[in-house]
Amino acid sequence: MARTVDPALHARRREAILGAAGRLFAEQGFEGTTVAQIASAAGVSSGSVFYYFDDKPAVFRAVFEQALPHNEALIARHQGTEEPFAAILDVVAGLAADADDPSASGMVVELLRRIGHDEQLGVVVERASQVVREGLAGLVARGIEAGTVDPELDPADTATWLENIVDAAYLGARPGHSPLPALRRTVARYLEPGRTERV
Amino acid sequence: MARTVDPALHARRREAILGAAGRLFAEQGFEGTTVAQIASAAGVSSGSVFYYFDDKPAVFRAVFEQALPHNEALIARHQGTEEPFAAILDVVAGLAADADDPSASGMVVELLRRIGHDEQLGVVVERASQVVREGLAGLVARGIEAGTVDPELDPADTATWLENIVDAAYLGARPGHSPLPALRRTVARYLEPGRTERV
DNA sequence: GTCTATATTTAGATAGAC
DNA sequence: GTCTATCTAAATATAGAC
Repeated sequence: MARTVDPALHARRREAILGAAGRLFAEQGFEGTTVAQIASAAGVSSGSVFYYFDDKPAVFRAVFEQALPHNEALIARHQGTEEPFAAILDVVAGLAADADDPSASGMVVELLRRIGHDEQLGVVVERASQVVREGLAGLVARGIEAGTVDPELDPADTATWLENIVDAAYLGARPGHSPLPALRRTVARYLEPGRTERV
Repeated sequence: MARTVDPALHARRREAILGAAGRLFAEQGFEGTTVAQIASAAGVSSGSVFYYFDDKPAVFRAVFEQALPHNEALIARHQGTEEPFAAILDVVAGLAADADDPSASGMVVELLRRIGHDEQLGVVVERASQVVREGLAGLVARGIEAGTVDPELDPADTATWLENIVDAAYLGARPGHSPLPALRRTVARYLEPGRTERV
């Protein structure tokens, strides 16, 4: 059977390309980054990039496919929790973990923008986002049962809104100023029951 | 003295170009939009666009210079208010007014991304944003004095965070689902004094 | 002032040697 | 599998007619 001579080397090269691409895309944007730059930063030739990936958009998508396992782990960690309210805060903090890294901020913006332009990317991101959204929605529902989350909230809508708030934290990234405390306050107060306002 | 033959016509043409450009940039992004498309949509030739604007980035910047007066009016409206808390909610709602328009959402993302790439754009946006931020910070400070806003909040930081939350509302734009109620709840609860959590 | 036509540049993608 | 060299397409910006 035909097979790659050295799968490990193959994977290493592939990851070198993805690492370089991720950094460059975050700093310069998708269109602002050339395949030649990626190849150069990864220490391979321009032609090799097209051996590993079909085209430039495929490189961008692959960068985000790496995020999927991370998100799954984050949700799985809190599956059997007794404290859904605290679990939500922890998941949100995990999602926003590197929100104070300006390059992560650039990547998020670039991602949001390209979703509308690359249908296949939409599928990749939707898959990763769905894991988080369903996990959060489940935690919100359990928080409502436990009486620690406002029963007027719709779990699915709330999960989506929480994702948006996390994105906002990335947008507000400034060197030397972590948005995490404000994020935590925002989410905790949003969820709590027993306020006078109505949605 | 040399002067434009018909200033009114000149302005009309300029605005036709800006209108077309705004729509196309929002839908297709900056790089995804060609000057030829803008010209065609505005009913002029490609060459004419370069008569009205120095280059393509200048067209993009001009689209946002239009936002400055709108923001100023929004802040000015609440200058002498007796109810700073309500005023903040109103300003935020005004900023997010067209957050449920998907094309506005695309434009915000595109804007955030291009700020890092076009220094002059950064200046334009910073000017518009500063008006809002200072206005909001003033209202937060007055709310603290009035006892309706949590005194533990820093007015300047809070104003910045509120701007980020508004951006989140744009990101969450989905047809048939306005993010405004969630935004209102988020902001109101974030500001209120007398919770157990600490920032 | 506005057009048409085009020069210039650049980058994605491929062909074929090794 | 990886390289070098190159082809091709596209889009910005300009030159010059009207």
